[in-house]
Amino acid sequence: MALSERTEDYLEEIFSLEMESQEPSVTALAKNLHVSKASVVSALKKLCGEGFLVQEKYGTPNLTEKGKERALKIFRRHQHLSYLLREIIGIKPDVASEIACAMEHVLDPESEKRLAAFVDFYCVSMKEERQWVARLQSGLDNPEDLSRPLLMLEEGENGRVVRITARELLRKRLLDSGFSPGSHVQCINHSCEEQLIEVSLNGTPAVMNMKEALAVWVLPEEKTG
Amino acid sequence: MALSERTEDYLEEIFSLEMESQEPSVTALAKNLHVSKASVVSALKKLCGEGFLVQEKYGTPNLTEKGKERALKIFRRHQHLSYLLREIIGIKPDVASEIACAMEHVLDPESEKRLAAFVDFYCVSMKEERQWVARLQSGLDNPEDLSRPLLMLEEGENGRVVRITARELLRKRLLDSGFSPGSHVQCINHSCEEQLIEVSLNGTPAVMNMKEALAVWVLPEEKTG
DNA sequence: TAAAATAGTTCGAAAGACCTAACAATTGGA
DNA sequence: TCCAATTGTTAGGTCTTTCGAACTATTTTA
Repeated sequence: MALSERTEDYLEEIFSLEMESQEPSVTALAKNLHVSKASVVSALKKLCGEGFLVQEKYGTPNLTEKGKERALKIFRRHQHLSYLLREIIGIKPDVASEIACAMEHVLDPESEKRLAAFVDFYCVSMKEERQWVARLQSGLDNPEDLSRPLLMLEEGENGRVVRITARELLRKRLLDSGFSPGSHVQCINHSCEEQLIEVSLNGTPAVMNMKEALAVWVLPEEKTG
Repeated sequence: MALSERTEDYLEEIFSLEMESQEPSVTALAKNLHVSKASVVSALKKLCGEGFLVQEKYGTPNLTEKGKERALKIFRRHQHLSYLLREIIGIKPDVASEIACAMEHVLDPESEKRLAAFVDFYCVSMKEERQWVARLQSGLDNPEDLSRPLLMLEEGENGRVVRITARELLRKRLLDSGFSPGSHVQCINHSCEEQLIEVSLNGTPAVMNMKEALAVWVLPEEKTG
């Protein structure tokens, strides 16, 4: 259970690589986290020992269910923080990500909900900030926020769009295509090869790339049939 | 020069205590930072070794000029981050402070300027957020931000109010009293005993408590006479 | 003013994260 | 198929931060 902040970073990076359909190899992790391969190996050992990961000697690490769950939590916090710093405050992307990395480990669930609510309502309209306080408040009355990027839906999973964590052109494009809060989406197929995702948007087929699928946040619904 | 993040925390806490006219004793530091006294002593040794602090055996630690300068930078970042999280996003004060603590060490000067600009213009008016982007931009054209809380002015120092990092009642009270951006203030006298500060506001005498003096940020001007 | 309480210090030792260097396994050409 | 390059592992060591416990100095108070 107890995982040091640094070890959480390794877990998150493995998750990120998996999401991008890349192998979380020792070499890749060492490169992305700016540490030696030896350090990666020892972190991997710890993660295995705690049951977040399974790995055979010389084999590719694989997240367990427990590992995925934990990684998703960290990832979600990172995305929200990073978005806030980058797109709202205007901090440079790489710095924003670094700061988010430092913050994400101390963000408790309630604060994270507030942050998500802030991002939500900021995204909904930049013209209605006056109502922030009230809206933030109502945002917190929602049940637990289990949303995640569309990219993260399993094949067959479906849900409702809750927020778009993009701005300007990408944001406009997504909204124009019908990916607005409330829309119903279902993940049909992940094409790792071509880095594309087939979805159903309000019943109509559509195809998105990874970047788009990462900016559309979905609250999954129970599968029906 | 190179100071670990954790050691910066000790430095910041010493500075904070001094600002509140409290002795930065080993015991107080240990309590506030949730570490043993032994840890405090070794951190103090490091700070002395690096020239941020002077201290005789069994004597009270005293920040050097170098120490004060460095501590102010950290303190400033902490205040801005903490304000953003607490007052704009609505995160609980203690959590906000903790998160700010984790962030402050990775916030580079340019990002910090953006953050200060964001806080500035957010504070100026909650009704004009539509113009944020442009205003943030122009905010960055300003020369280096050297502002600090009024509380931190030396006796005799003077400058212009640049921002109020308070909201609601306290904010209204300060603005109503004339502490608005552009006003001229001078620090007349620090009364540590009564925790009050005498100032001159646009030439008129006024008295403020610590909390108020911490929320009024001033850009110091050259002393004239 | 002497004893008791408080404050500050020193001394190992442990935990964590990191590194380099040497070594082992695997993979991909030629 | 075998050699070379790549990839993963291990061993041994450093550095930093922390702690508990024993100790010393200072301050309070009875």
